[in-house]
Amino acid sequence: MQTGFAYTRFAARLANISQLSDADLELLARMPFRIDHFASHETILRKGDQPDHCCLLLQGYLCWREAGCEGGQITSLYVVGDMPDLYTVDSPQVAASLSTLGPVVVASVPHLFLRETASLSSGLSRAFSRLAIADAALLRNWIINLGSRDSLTRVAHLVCETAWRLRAVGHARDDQFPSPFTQSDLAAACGISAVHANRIIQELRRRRLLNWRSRMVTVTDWEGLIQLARFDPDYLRLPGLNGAAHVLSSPHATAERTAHVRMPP
Amino acid sequence: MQTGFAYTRFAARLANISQLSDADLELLARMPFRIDHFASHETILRKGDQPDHCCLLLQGYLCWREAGCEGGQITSLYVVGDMPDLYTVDSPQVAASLSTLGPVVVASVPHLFLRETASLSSGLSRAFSRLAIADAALLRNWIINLGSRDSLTRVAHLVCETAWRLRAVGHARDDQFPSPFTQSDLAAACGISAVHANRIIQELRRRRLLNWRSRMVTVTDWEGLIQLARFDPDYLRLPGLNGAAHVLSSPHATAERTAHVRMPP
DNA sequence: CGCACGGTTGACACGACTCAATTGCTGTGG
DNA sequence: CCACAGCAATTGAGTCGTGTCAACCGTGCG
Repeated sequence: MQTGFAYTRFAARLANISQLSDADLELLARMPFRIDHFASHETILRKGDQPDHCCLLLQGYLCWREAGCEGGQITSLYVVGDMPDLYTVDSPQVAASLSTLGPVVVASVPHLFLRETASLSSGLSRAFSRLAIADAALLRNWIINLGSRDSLTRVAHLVCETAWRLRAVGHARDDQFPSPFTQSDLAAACGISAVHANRIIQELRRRRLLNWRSRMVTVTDWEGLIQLARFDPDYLRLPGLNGAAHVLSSPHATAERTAHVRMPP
Repeated sequence: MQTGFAYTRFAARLANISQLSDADLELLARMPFRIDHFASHETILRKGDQPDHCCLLLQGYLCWREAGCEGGQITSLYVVGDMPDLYTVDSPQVAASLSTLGPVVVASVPHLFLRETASLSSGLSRAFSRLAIADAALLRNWIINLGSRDSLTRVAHLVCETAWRLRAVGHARDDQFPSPFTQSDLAAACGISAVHANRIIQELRRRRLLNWRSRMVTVTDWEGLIQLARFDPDYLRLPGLNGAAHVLSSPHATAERTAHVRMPP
């Protein structure tokens, strides 16, 4: 299972958003890759690079950020199973920095393999397209977050989104998960100052919505948080939207949540 | 030429970002379409729709915006030659509103045609992918705008981006072009209040950078505007980056501009 | 003619930024 | 085992950017 680990993660992510045939899975199982480790706040790709492989995230968090490091606006966040630079297959020129938030393990997959599988299987080709589309949906949501919410709701919304995505890949237990962000990173993600990010977190604590201690986020009041953020997981297009019940652990939480979260008519 | 108009626009946009063979152009020339007209501030697609065709923008401006209309955050802007809903070919479910800004003419192109041409020509398939990638690059830039610039620079940057994209399709003469936005729309695009948008425009006028009168923007000081916005057209991936000289009309402007705009080393 | 919409103005409140200093934590080497 | 370095988190005070409210103007269209 050790060698199949990368394949498993990727196949699971793809199956999340598109039907895969057995033949598709067999193709994916032959995926060649190399394992790489990175420390916290390292830069994997920089502006101008033209990589010939993609990064499949196996452990930790990655983000695209403007400029080199520290402080540059973060434009998107990736969790285990994601492939942040999938687009480089079709357009290798990189226009920002792909950086780690905390320690990270990635599988490097050659462009060649991805191009060939896409040309061999229309199912996989469509799955790749949908991965890109899902990515764009996240970007639009990030824009809405920055453009139309105050900082408290921005942070709350980001916490909700992260929790949902982690749960979808089975990486958030009960009501807690490892935070992708240091407070400065959170600030860079939400377009606020680091000092203000701190005060926002304190306010969330004060309202007894969550705890955020030493890189671990513990949500103590899901309904409150979701309501504050007006979080609607619809845009994530994750399986378990209709079956969202099994995503959240505590039954009473899910019952209350479906009551609060407005689904489109 | 009248019937070929839609085809021409689309082919030009695709050729902008990807090499097209003669066979590809012939395929595109057979593109079936229907012409539709819309008034200002109409909604073409709403959340939940599942269209079976795409909109090729022939005249005017379109945008994706959260919520129904008026006031909802604008997440992206489209100019002549763009196809804002190309992604619905692979994932028909729509998650926001596609709205007009001012009067609009679109050509509706069936998904079926786009799917078939993509499967027949790998060149066109790649061109479509790159269109999506270019779109994502715009979204990331929009995020940077909202997250890391103050409102004055936000507006300035948006004006620069719009002007560049219009020039790339030959729709901005000299130093003026029709504004996509009413002041309220500008506010919705930049994540500020309508009142503040007004004051920002006045400030840009006061600094003698541009005029913004009755839906027409006239830039009076390109260098100043570009410098204020720290605008770097790199991310647009438009032809005429290296050959940017012929994009701007007045020679002295281009000379100064290349001196001010920092190109990556 | 009058309504409606887009643009304009002023006063005021508040959210968020900055600067600067302090505390707490974690890991490393003496 | 302790001392220290370095980074992350925290705090307070003062400033400034933006939002809100409410009213007013101008113009195009029915």
